[in-house]
Amino acid sequence: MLAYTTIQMSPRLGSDGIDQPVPLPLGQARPQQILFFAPGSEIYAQGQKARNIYQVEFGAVRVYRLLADGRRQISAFYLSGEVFGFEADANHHFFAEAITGTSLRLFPRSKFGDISQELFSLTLRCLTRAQEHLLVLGRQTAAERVAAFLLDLAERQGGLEQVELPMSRMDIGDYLGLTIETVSRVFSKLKDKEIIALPTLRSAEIKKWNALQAMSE
Amino acid sequence: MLAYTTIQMSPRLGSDGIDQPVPLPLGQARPQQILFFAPGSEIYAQGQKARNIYQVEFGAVRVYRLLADGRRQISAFYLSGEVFGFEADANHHFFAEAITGTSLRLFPRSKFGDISQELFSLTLRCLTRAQEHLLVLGRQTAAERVAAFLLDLAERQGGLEQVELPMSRMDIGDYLGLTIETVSRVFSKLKDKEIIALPTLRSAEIKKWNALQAMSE
DNA sequence: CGGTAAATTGAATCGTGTCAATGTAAGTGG
DNA sequence: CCACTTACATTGACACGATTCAATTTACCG
Repeated sequence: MLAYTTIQMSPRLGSDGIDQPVPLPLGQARPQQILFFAPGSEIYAQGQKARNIYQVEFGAVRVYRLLADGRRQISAFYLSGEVFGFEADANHHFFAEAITGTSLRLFPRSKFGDISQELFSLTLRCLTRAQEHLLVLGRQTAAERVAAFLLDLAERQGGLEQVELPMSRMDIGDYLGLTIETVSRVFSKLKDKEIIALPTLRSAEIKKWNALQAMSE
Repeated sequence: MLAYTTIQMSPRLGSDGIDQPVPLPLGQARPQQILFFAPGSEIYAQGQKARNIYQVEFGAVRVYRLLADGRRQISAFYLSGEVFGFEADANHHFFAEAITGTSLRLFPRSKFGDISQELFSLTLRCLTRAQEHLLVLGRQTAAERVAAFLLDLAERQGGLEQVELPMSRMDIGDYLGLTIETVSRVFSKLKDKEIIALPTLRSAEIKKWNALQAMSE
């Protein structure tokens, strides 16, 4: 986990699963406001003016694009502490929605006079993540994708056995380029092999880390 | 196409297909050196120290990752004028190779004291491209992927009918998450429908733009 | 030209998608 | 507190698109 002196991307979950206060990113920049978004509500839409960078205080966010016929690709999920909303020009190229009830810190783009090293670093990290995800979508099987997804989520939640899944099976499918049925089948197979347990629909327990890691590539 | 006062990403091909001089990016930064790479030669490897940002003077570059069993995902191709080599930390996370004989301008990272607006802008554009490609890999069919690929290449080469394909079918497959056979079959089908012509293995002519555009989504 | 690597084409297989039915958890009102 | 509703997830049977494996064919270069 990162030290306090650098940028905090990982969510900070207490042992009871309740979010801990999240450090501010972006140097001395102060958020203009904190906003709450109800489950399923829109944070921004494709084509809208991109006014802010966002940091998740608690909750979870999906960022996605749509094809004309309704096919959806989720490009990333964002959890507590993580930052999103970078855009190459004045407008958003994606949609962003709250998955669960979500509180966001807004950092107005207009306040970024000089690009800080921290903002740049966050952008590069976002780029690296997107490029890594290309490998998953382009070259991995359904089982490998799900395994990689669970390990990624686990790591971002502090490496605990218990992994929260704020998103639906449909969201997971649209992130991994799979249908809900395939996601569900892989989950069931992992459960049968006792690699994971599924205590509720929205959580998973990783029982055999090395088996998952071996699967994920 | 972009004005001269802003960053030049598009290749500048003359009507004879010969590269024109490419403007310098990155503000007043001057390249330390210009290097030539033979076809197939390595520009950098995963894990290596990331010392430079690169601009293609002429030629073409593939940037990719490998899975343990040899599966490869090309995350992007770079053509004349385009800039690559951004990394989130001190090391490269990908491999880069010259496809054809390629000349590169090297901009040492050590010389970037403050992050320039232009460097940031290039990074954001790279991010947006990666995110767009996620949609292709996650949610499009083989025919849609190839159509989108041809249109993208055509646009980056100035929107001419004649499109150069510096990369092999294998490269195209590894970029689109397909096998060479599938790529080849789609090419043949497009040729049969007279949507494209294939005068040589390494070039394509787009005959029916709207048909391709309709296919690509 | 002839040799070689790359690309194309064909046939069979496999993985994931599609469609349909069933199961399950959470929420509502009686 | 329980029936009822509704949305979501799981499971099964089948279809289809892409891969695999194999056989040609084509383009390129000495």
